Amino acid sequence: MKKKPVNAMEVARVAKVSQSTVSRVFTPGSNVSEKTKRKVLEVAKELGYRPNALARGLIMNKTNIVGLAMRDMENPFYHEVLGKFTKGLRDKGYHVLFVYTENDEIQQEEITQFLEYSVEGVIVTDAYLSSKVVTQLHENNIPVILFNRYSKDVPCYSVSCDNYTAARQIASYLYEQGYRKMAYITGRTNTSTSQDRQRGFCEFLQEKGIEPMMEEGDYTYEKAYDAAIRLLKSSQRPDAIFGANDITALGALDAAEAMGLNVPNDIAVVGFDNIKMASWPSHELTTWEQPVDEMIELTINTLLNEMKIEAVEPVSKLVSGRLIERGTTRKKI
Amino acid sequence: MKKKPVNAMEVARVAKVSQSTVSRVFTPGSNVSEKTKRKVLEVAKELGYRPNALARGLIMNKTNIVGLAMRDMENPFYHEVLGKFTKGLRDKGYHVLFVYTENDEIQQEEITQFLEYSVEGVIVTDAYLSSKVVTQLHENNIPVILFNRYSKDVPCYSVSCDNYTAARQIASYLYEQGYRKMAYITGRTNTSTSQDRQRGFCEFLQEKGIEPMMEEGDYTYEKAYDAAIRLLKSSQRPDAIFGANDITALGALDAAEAMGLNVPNDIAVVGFDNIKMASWPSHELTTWEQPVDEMIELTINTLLNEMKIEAVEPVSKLVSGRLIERGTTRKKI
DNA sequence: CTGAAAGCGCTTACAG
DNA sequence: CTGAAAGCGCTTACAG
Repeated sequence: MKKKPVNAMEVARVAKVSQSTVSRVFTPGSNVSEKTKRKVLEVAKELGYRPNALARGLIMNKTNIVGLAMRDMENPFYHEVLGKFTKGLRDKGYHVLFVYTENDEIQQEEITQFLEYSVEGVIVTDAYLSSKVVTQLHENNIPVILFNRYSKDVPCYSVSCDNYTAARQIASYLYEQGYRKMAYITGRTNTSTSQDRQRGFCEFLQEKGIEPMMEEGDYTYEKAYDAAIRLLKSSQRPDAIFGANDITALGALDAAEAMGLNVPNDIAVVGFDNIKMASWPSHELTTWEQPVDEMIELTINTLLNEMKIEAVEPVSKLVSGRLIERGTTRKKI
Repeated sequence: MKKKPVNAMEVARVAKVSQSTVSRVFTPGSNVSEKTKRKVLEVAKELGYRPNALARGLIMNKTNIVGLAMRDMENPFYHEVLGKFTKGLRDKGYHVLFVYTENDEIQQEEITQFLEYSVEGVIVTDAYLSSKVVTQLHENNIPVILFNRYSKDVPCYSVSCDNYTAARQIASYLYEQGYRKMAYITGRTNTSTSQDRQRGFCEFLQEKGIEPMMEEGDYTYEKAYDAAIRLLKSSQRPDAIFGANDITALGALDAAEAMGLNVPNDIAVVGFDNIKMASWPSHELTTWEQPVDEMIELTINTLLNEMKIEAVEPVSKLVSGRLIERGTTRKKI
């Protein structure tokens, strides 16, 4: 036998006012006399009344729920991201309906869930949306934003690091330090993030007449470790490895050590993200810092803005970040 | 101008049936003829109709939402936990309203949020609840369960590892390997988790006539690193360190290395959790594996069971886990 | 400033 | 098997 929570009607009865008045007391900006308000609040507190957000959402057509879909993540970067999204959204009065997806592309099922619960917006992190799903969301007038991904085929807002430029700068930095035989270990190759980092890195080097080596990874430590072993065993061993993210770089770092190489003397390693672990004394990983706070804020603001205004041509927004120089790189003499 | 989603009424009009019938089509187990059902589903699909979960929740007094509160986490263990909870709950038809808390104790505000959205149950991870909040939830007949914590003062279901026994076994293992000067680096000392691990560890050793050393940590790498440095610089340097979790142990590991000590020859290190990083070649950390899947499943099942039945005396459920022996410990000759 | 009434989108006895 | 009607807990014109 579930005890039912008290509703506005009961409060009204006890406080000897109408239910409308009770509602007004809990609606900021409504016209209620101080006296009535006090009385109602007192009764409400006594009875343990709390407005039902679902009923309110239903009538106001405003649920204050945002759907957050995140890909299966072993990358600590995204944990940080999740935390900051949750906090940032709460500060704006929104709640988070959370979904964890196992595929590169958000599935219909997950979006259906969001739709049924009338989320006001959707944030997708570290994953893609099919154009079908995006269309469906647009038809329902639900704004979507991609975090750390973008897609040329699917018109959709997005916020990410300027990976192309950042990777160019990393290449440039390594070049200036005197490294000449560079390699890139990719992330999942179907992600714009890894593609852009690859493109920026390679283009810069090619302009300098260097043909970078390449091995495929998938953002995980294990794959990166194996990829690095392959690179380091090859006849033309690279003198610098750029990993698609910090986890990748850490895999490469350990592979180098396992092969008895000295970092940074025999080989330099650079990552991307600047997760906390990168600064641990045992790693001291040179990496690119993504300005997470800025990215989160931009994402939330863009989404909230979309929620208010008419559909505008979606834009991809980019932020910069900066190189963090640590012990896995150094000037070659 | 927000386009409103189509509702059951519209579908009914187009399909030339009553709105009740449309509702029945979308209510499993309702009596509808095959023919009507087909027609309605067809129209629904055409119009892009999807039942409104909020309205349904309101009338049925069943929202299918579970509130999940998690403490600010830099521990990858909890990311894994979050993912598995989300998936596990989805498999049972529940959705996750996610809240991130920054305090050791879940705040009133977060619970209010859950209450307003009529969650059917609350899972609290890596944090506590005040007895006031628990009472409030009980009054509203919302079951709560603590994951990886328990509290003697506040009557509340909980699921955690049998930390006491596990820590005893770790102590016993180290003892058998020949270590004699052991130290424990704590987690946040107000957590039952750290307390139990400490108690189990110390009690076993004291029975063997060994007085363990102790330094305070807070589950973070940085604090553990500093704590380990203090231990290793002390006149009676320990020959084995047990860290309250893997991150703590990794901090100790790096501290030992920074001091030029050899692991495991000069000093052994043991962690707790068996996070993925523990198995990385650069760490090879001996640790205790928590049976995460089992814990998650038990938590979800216990919660769902609570949701159905009358209030029973809350119980603390414990699971075991096992020691994973790796390179940071070895038999002393 | 306040109340009576309509309505948000649904489910579910009730009657046929 | 199906429809008309009541009701979940709220907000908000409308009238006073």
